[in-house]
Amino acid sequence: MNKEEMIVKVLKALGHPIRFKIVKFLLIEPQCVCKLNENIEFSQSNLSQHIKILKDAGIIKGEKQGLNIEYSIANDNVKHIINMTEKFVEYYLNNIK
Amino acid sequence: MNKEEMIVKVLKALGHPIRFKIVKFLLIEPQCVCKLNENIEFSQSNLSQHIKILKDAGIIKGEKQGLNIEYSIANDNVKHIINMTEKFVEYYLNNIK
DNA sequence: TAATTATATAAGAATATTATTATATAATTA
DNA sequence: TAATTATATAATAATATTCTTATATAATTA
Repeated sequence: MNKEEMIVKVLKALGHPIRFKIVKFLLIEPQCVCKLNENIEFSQSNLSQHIKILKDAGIIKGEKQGLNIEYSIANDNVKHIINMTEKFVEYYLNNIK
Repeated sequence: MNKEEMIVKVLKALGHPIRFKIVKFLLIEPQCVCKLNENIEFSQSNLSQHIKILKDAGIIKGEKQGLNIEYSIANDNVKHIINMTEKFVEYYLNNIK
């Protein structure tokens, strides 16, 4: 997979409501799936599959801690991507009349 | 559609190889679909549909100029989103061994 | 005004993604 | 070691996206 394909993969991974929510929660603090499960209204299995997609895109990483796996954001650039997109949307909202 | 949904929509729109290519070309210079059609190996109809998705997400805008419609990037934040994602991927590539 | 050109749209087929259900695995605790 | 807990995976159904083909529209030119 070349660089452009990876970029597209990352954007695509972020472009889904559940996955975006997961990332937002992990930006606040690292947490285990069980905790995410309380916060996000979806089945454990479904959540797990979305986590896999985020992990494959390099967006999050997991560290086994006993029974749990603590997930966290892989690096700070993730936050910047989201901040920029937020900014874009804000600009957009301010410029439609 | 709330702000979070719009953010997801933007990321999703960018997370497709053809649409990403369109945006990359338009970042270089505004151009009409016919020009894009030369650059991107897809049917006119398919291209047109992807353009619609980008337009709906507020990423590009089109201005009719005679027979052509000249498309361009709606605002500079688009460039920043992509730059950040590029940076993210570069970081990722430098940190796998 | 007929023909041409650039682009959009509608309909449907092909394909991909997502969600669900059931089951598996791996670590922990009783 | 059996039971429990947290998470992953496989299979498949449900749904959404993408692409193709055909047709429509709108501006331009002959």
